[in-house]
Amino acid sequence: MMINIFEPIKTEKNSGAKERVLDAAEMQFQLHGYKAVTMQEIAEALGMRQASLYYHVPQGKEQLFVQVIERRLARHQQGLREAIDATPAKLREQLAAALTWFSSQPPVNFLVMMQSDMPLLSEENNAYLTRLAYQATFGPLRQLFVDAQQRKEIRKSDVETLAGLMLSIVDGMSYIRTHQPGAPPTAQMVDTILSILLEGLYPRKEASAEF
Amino acid sequence: MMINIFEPIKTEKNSGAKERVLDAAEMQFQLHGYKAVTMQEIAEALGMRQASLYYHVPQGKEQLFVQVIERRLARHQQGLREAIDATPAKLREQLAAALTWFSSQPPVNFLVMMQSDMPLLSEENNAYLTRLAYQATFGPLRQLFVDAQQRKEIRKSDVETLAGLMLSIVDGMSYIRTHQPGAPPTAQMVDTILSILLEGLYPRKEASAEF
DNA sequence: ATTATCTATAGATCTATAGATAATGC
DNA sequence: ATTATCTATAGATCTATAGATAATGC
Repeated sequence: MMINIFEPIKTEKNSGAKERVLDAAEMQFQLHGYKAVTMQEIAEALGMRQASLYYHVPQGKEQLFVQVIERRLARHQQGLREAIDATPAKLREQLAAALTWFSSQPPVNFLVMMQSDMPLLSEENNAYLTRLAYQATFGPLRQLFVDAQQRKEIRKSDVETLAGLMLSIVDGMSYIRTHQPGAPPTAQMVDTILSILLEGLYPRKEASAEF
Repeated sequence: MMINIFEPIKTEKNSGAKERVLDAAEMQFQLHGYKAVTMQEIAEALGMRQASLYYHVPQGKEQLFVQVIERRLARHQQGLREAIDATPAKLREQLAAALTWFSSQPPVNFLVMMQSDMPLLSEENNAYLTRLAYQATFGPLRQLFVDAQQRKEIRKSDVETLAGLMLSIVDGMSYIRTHQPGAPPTAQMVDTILSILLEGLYPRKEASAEF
């Protein structure tokens, strides 16, 4: 009997069921953090019983969290790269592209994840996800500053501090976006922030007299 | 019989026992967040049994957290005011004083607190602590920018965005301070960040040729 | 009598497993 | 036979309360 190797086997792997589980879990983890979310709540969001979740994630809650974060970080790595690649090699436009990308996604909540969630995982998972997070977010941002400095577009500065500053800003923007109804639209906020970061808060020399 | 009203009554109120409980709780909550910390762990840090904690905090864990945060925010409100009052009315020096103050204290972890811890509290406590947090941290920073703008020291900008940006930076600095062993000393980091924030990342006009 | 602890435990909640049940596809 | 659910429950953990015990100060 011939096996049609081009016909994908209909298993959970590609039926989308696992994706739906990850989606629901991601939403809950993002809203309330790893510890506060129960398997019960994730199951409820999926319209199934708590025990049924274990059919999709036999390794349990911690591994579910790891998979959610893996997927999210992979999205960020790719999304960031694409956003940056589609932009001319000018720091301001690249940073705008990066911030706009982050704003288009569910909040990373980098600080919450690193400080509240990760310490509850096994040493291995913690180290693994920390490395992934660095690779997917901090690394690419850092590189933008390295390149800009090489192009002499910016003055000499500590690129690690700058990349960290950007991630703080990403977190802060997410917070404002979800908690302040009257906040300015994303594009305007990105513009304001980059203008400050690049040109500074002080009045520009070429503008009207200072005092 | 005469009662000596000048002799303070030796109750828990001033024996320091309550303060020691709050100290231990503050440390644990700061390290692991509200939900992840158990009364057991706080008691252990104090060398007592879990149930004994309830003698000092009859209202339970949530109220203990509220008192910890109340105390911490009161410290920040006063510390910030004193730091700012002791500084000439120049934005850069005032911001440096504020950042230095925050760096001298255990991390606020503003974002973690607002996003992970607060939603687990009652609606009342959440609203109450949110208001306190605004009053103690966001408000004073915002005012610095309002004043600087009035003095025409900085160009026209959204003071809410700026205050939020500062708090993001405070959180980010705390993170680096606790997780990156090789980070530059606080004073240098404050200087770097304020230099960027105020003068911008682009090379200054009066410096050497740009390209 | 007051203050500060203790032991014991009820009651709630959460993760994870065992094993039954039903539907679908060969 | 495989896939995907279900019910039931064991075992762990956590908050909070009841009531005993011990030390201190009047």
